[in-house]
This record gives sequence, structure tokens and C-alpha cells, in this order.
Amino acid sequence: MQENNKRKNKKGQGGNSLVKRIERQLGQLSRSEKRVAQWIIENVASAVDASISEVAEATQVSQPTVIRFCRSMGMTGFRDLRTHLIAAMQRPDNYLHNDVAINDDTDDAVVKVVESSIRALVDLRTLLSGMPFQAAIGKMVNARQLIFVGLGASGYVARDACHKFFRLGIPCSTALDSQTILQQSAIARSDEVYVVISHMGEWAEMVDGMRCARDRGATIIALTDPVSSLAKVATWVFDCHPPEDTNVFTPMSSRLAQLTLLDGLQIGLALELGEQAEENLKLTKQALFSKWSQDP
Amino acid sequence: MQENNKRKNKKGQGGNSLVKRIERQLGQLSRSEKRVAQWIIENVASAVDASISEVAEATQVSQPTVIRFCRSMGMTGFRDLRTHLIAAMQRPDNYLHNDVAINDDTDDAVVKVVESSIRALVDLRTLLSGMPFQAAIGKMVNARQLIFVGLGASGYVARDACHKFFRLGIPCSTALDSQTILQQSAIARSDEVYVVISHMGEWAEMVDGMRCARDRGATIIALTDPVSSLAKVATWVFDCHPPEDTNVFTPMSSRLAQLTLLDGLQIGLALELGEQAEENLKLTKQALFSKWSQDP
DNA sequence: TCTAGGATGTAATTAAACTACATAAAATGC
DNA sequence: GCATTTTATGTAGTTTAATTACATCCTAGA
Repeated sequence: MQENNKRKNKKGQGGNSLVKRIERQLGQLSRSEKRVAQWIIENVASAVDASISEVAEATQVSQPTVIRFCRSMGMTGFRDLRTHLIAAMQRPDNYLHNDVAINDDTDDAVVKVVESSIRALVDLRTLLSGMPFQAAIGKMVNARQLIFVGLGASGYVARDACHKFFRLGIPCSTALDSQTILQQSAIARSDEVYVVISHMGEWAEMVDGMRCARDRGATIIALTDPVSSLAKVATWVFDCHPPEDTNVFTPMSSRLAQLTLLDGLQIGLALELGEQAEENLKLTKQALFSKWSQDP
Repeated sequence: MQENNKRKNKKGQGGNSLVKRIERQLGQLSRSEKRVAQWIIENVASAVDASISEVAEATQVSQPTVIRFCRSMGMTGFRDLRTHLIAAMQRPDNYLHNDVAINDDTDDAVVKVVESSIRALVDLRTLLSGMPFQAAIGKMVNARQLIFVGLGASGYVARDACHKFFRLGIPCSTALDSQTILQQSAIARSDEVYVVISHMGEWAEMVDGMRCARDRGATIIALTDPVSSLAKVATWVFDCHPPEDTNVFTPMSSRLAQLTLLDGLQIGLALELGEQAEENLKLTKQALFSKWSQDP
């Protein structure tokens, strides 16, 4: 059992996204956890039905190690892992439409894009239960201001969110480049909430800025890969792991998940704030509506 | 104990949705089991995360009754039921849509938000076939520049799209306020393509601007309500009708449809442009990647 | 070689799933 | 209507799974 490193890759195993996610993390794992990971990759089908003790026995490690593996993968525990495995197992052949290929015709490609977006949101729904909505909203309710942070493409998501939250009547701003992020976080206060959007969560300046803000007592809510540096710095993390395939044609479906998550946070916050927020929402909607209805 | 009359054969666990299967068998169940069944149907999302005791409490029955319900459904036990529920949730087509209500708790509200977003995309998928992708892409391929137009919240979508398309190596710009739109369209050329995003499609300045651009020979691609004034002016329309309900808590799911549609257009365009576009995409991706991988 | 820190296992704890049995309610036969 | 059977449901206990706390071991660096 020593030569674990000579692994033939069983490509035909099925395009299971969680499996890819595990593969991607393989390098970061300790020896025993790697054993667990490898066994799961090679026995996805049995893994979904297995209990901790069965996995532990099959891989010759202790039960806590199996749990540690789950945690290393960003899951809350074994149960959670099982949930994700089952969900991931559902896609193998039903949805052949995964990646867009160079020789697809336009209509095929478009269908694939839409289906991969749907997939992203369905995945999101599976993950929802583990996300700290209550906690995040609790902090937002009492915040002096919300600061939305995002670089590059995530900047558009941050802007969109800012626009959405300000309509509740809360002071909101954005920090969309390294300089602004660093300056903003240098004067962070404990009654401020940062909402940080980042696919990889590895931009050094952003992580540094957020660490600084955190040290000054601010709350950091991160929509990012749960295994990233940013996630380690954040007060609360919403799992937005990046898609596994690196196909250049793959659109950023995960951006849709982020937007939807922020929709959820906003609605949740609105409910928490109660009448005043509802009133503000109504007013901002009406402001638009009356404009174009009196102006045909 | 002898489960004589309501034994069910354990077929078809792949094809039909478990929820439908439960509905179909509702009549055969005893009163308490029916309560369990109904609660599960109405709370699929919470049900997948619940333990037996939680289900028992929510439905005011005893734990064994919950297990008996599982057996009545042909499952081996609660664990098995959970497995099938998770699997069933991966098929988004049979979600039912509920509005967020003011007395929803946070988690319910979030689930509803995500599901309504999924609905929006599933709806979009059915509309795809009627959309003029070929035509739109045909014009874009030869365009001198693409101009993305959007006001207010749609401005963020326009910006996002601009960012996405420029990575193909095509000159792109945005027009996000009335003044810019009017000026831009005043100098429109026949080799320019306007991509206009608007939920209602009734902002007077925007419609005027696009009419002007159209008169000057430019191509107008509108992502908007097909019955709007904007749609009448456009060269091609992609049906993005806004949701009917006026609930203040309704998130803007149609924005997700717009983003996804634009993803589709971009991918389609990339395929049409061929190698050069693919190369450009790769280069822009690598530019990001090499940055943060050499910068830990 | 020693020590610090991570990795791993052991054993105890808690919680989940399930079983056996008891009781209550409904249906049936007289 | 009453006894008897059948069915439905709950109570209490058992077994198994998941998780935690803590002890031990190994490895890397001084």
C-alpha cells in the first residue's frame, strides 16, 4: 500500500464535479487524508452509501481522520460530504452538456451555457443550509455602513450588490481596486461590515486589506472559495467555490451564484429590518415606476 | 407490522422525481404519515437537512412514524429517503415557485430566492429556441465596436457584458446614462452594434437614442420585454420579460436571465470568431492567473 | 538530540436511526 | 352494543453513527 502515488486516472469515472474538487485539493492534504480522498475518488459509488466507519476501515485510517478530511474539503462534517456526493452523482450522464466545445454550433453552445448556469444555482441551493445567513444578517442589521469589495469581474457583482442594498436605506459603498480597498480597510471600524466577493480569494492586496479590517474589529463576510486565504481571514464565509473546469469557453456561472446569494442576503436583511426597509424598497421602486409611466 | 397492503415495488428510483412519487401515493397513507408526506413536499429544502427528530417535531408525529412513512414509500429507512430527496432536488424542472412573505424566516426566504432564480433560468431555457442568436452574432462578428447600454440596475449588467466581450479582442464600450446614450447614438454608424439591456424597455431617452442609432443604420440588439417600445425599435429582440408579481421582496431574477443570455451570446461569438478569440480569452485568463500564482 | 507543531489514533460523548413492545383507535362480527 | 381483530401510533430502549477531547506519535528545525 506504499505506492499510492502511481495512480492511473480513471477518466471514465464520470464528470463528477465534487470529485474534481477533491482532486484539486489533493496536494494540500496530509498523508492519511489523501488516502481517504483517493479512495473516495475511486469508489464514488460505494462512498455515497458508506458510513464513517466503513470509509475508515476501507482506507485504514481512524474515523476522526475521515471527518478531518471532510473539514479540509470545506464541508461541515461527514453528513455534509455525503450530501454533496449524492448531489454530484446525479449529473454524470444526464447532463452531457457540460463544456462548450470548439465545434459546437451556436444553438448547442447557448443551451449548454444556460444549463451550466442552472447547474450552478442548483448546486448553490444544495449548499445553502450550511451558510451563515442568520449570523451575517445579524451583523448587517446594526452596521453603520456596508462596504462591498470586489476586483475585476467580481467588481460588477459588488457594484450590483451595493445598488441593491442601498435601496433598503442603509449606507453602502464599494471598494473595487487595491488602492481603495487598502485605504478603506485602514480606517475600518467595528461597526462596519465588509462584503467581499472573490472567486479564488487569493489576491494578496485584498486579503491583506481584509485582514487589517478584521483586526480593527470589522466584520468580513466573504463570498469565496472556502479553502482560500480570504476565507481564513473572513468572519463568515459563503461557499462560492470556483468551477472545476478551466475551459476557456466556460462562462462564469459562479457569478450568478454570487448574485443570487446576495439577493438572498438582501431579502433576508429586508425582512429583519422590517417595515422601514420594506417602505424604502417600495419608494425606490415607485420612484422608477412613476417616472416612466408619466412619460410614455 | 405486516406491511401487507401497502408494499410498493422499488422500481424507478432513477427516473421520476421522488416528490411526485410521494404525491402519487398520498392517498394510500395513514393520517400521520400523510402529515409527514405533506410537510416534506412543502419543505423539500429543509427536509434534506433534517434529522428524524426534526421531522417528527415539525409534523407532530413520533419518530417511528417518520420511519414508517419512509418504508411506505419503498425506502429502506430515513437515510435512504434523504438520499433520494437530495437526488430529486437536482432536477430543477419541477420546483414550484413561492413568493417571499413578510413573516418568512431567513432560511425560508433564502431558499425561495434561490428557487425563483432557478425558475427564471429554466424558463429562459424554454425560450431559447425562439431567440435570434445566429442573426445577432452574425452582426457582431463584423462590428467595428459593440456598445452596451443600460440604465440603473441594468447598467451593471451592461458593464459586466462589456467586460466579457472585450476579452474576445473586440472594441467595446458602455453607455450607462441618458446623456451618454443620446450622444453616442447621435454618431452611430452602420457597422456598430448596440446591445441594450432594459427590464421595461420604456425609458424615453433610451428608446429615442436607440431609434436614432437605428435610423443611422446601426444594429440594435435588445434584451427587454418584447411588448415594449424599445422592442419595437430594436433590430433583434431577446425576450426578457420582467416578472409579473409586484411583491416588494421579489429579487430581480430576470437580471440573471439577461446575464446568462449575454454569456450565451459571448460564447457564440467566440465560437464564430474562432481561434483568435479563443487565444484572446486564454491570454486574458492567464494574465490574471500568473499574477496571483506568483504572488502568494 | 531535543523540542514544537502538526498529524493521527484512542476512548469517551452525543446524537441519530431504528426496534420491540404497548396502547389507543377504528373496523368487524356476533 | 360489546367483544375481537386489525390498524395506527406512541413510548422507551437499543444499536449504530458522528463527533469531540485528549493522548501519542512522528517529522522538521534548532
